[in-house]
Amino acid sequence: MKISKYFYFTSKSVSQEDEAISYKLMLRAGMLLKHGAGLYSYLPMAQKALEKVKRVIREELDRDGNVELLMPFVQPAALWKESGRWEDMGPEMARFKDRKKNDYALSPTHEEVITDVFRSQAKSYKDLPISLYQIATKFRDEPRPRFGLLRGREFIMKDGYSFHETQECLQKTYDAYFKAYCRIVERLGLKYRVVQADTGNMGGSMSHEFHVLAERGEDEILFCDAIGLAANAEMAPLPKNAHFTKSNGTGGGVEKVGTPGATKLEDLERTLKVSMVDMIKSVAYELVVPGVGESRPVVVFIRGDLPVSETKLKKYLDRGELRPLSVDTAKKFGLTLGFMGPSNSPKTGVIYLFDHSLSQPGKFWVSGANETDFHFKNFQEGRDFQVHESKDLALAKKGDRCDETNVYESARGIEIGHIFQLGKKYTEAMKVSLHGSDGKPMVPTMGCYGIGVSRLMASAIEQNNDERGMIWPKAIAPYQVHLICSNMKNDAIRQAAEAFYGELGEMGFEVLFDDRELQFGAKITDAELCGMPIIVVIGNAFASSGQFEVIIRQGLIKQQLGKEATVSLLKSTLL
RNA sequence: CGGGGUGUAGCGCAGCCUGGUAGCGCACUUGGUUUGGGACCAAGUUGUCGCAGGUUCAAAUCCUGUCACCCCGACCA
Repeated sequence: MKISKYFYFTSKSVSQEDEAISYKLMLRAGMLLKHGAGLYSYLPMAQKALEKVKRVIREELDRDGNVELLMPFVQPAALWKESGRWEDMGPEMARFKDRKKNDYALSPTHEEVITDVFRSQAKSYKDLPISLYQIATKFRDEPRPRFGLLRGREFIMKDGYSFHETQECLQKTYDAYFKAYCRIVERLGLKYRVVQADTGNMGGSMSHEFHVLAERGEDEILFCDAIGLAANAEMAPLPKNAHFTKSNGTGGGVEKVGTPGATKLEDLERTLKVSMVDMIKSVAYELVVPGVGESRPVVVFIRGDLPVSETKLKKYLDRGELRPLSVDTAKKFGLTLGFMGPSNSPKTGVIYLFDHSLSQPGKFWVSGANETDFHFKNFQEGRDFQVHESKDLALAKKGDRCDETNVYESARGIEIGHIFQLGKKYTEAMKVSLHGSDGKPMVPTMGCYGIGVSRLMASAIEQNNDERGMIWPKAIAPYQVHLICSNMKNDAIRQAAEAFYGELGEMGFEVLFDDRELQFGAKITDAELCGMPIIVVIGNAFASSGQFEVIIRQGLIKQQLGKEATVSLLKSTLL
């Protein structure tokens, strides 16, 4: 491609508002245009890279016998009502009515549609297993889109779905997908980690997330290589005794103390001279279940200094959304905000949960007395309150114990892939029924598998860049070679560059040829910004000694080579 | 959803406090000189100052409303 005929506009400066490196670089390199929050045009250079990402994905999936199809972006609400998710999905699913006042959604995901596709075609257990996938646009009305392509509202995703007769068969496909995702990320040359994950509102049991490691990634990953455990920080399991601490030893009987206005733990720390480690914190939420009128308070009791993982908490609650507890609801259920604590006479209708950290018989705590302006001292588990079935509810952090002898380490990542075993959530809800081998009806079990295509492209840049610009992995670089003619007005140089451009094309290389009448400085700056794996300059060195200047973008390693040597370097590096 | 901020040329911004006919840099067009790390000279082009209403002789500027976008938060009851 000759740049003089391309649609390619770089800029020196972009707004400093957004922080993601990948986003700024793509804007400067003229790859992306933002039209609104989380809505982008992929300009030609970005489109080339996207197509290459898709190609890698297709090759690895097709190899395993996964079959590609394409489903609609606009989906009838009827399907979502069948699965029950029309109510469950919340405002991130964009909904609208057509001219006949029927409800539709812009697809955030395709479980319902694929299930409809499957049940309309497959008739018998003999049609199993089958694994279908598509590469398509999704829309999720994120509460806060940011970081360019890393969290857009409209984005490109590869989503795959598989159907099976047995759990064993599902496991096989799941394992194959696991390996395929590893191959895909490895082909892109990216550093990554696979972690145990939450299934969220997708339903199902087993789930893994694939994270591309990046310093500014949105997700925190906790891992321990010694025991082979890695998890999203929200989910990272903590052993029961992870947060046990010695009692502060004051001892004695329970004592009720006046603590006027001390609704915050910091107040108590000051007035009672007690560490948060020795306090019981009550974190209160309101559980709102769609379709059910009244919400219920949820109260979590946990050691004072520990944060609650809402992700873990949600796992213990059937369904619904968590919100901060409103004053009105607290009053209605008789909860004394700011002075709550475990009690042997719980309020009716309130869901109480205890974190493992409180399951320490004998330890003396400071706790709310369930009476405004009063707390208990020397409050003892087993004597003054009972912990019924403590749960793992604390948000784990770096340095927390992950078993008896090891502790978690931490890394940051960008979630680019997620695989789930869904089970029969959708096939049952949507009444999928096949003829089984015994002649009776059978309901298949499902898996689902996603990779963010546009996010993966941005992640590659997020992980690979330097002060000069982006550095494309060769598997997805928009072009393999960036050829610069340093001076278009010098006939010898220009002719040599044009000839070499033609020859490289015939050899099958994808070449971006900078044939603009610009100064050398502008051209080399653009080339470094756009980050193709190899930059070839035909200029002064050619004029004086017939040599090409070859620059490996990774590390900016420069060397002067004759034409033959240049070609063989390109072949050995790129093919 | 709560708090904060910003909307002025294609891009980045100043002007607003203290109302008086719209400015800077980059980019772009034309001509000339340049040609190895974002050149220089000269002459140009580009705006319903987010939108609506109000105050005023007069509004980018003051007031009200509204929309869009951005940032922080939505674990410590």
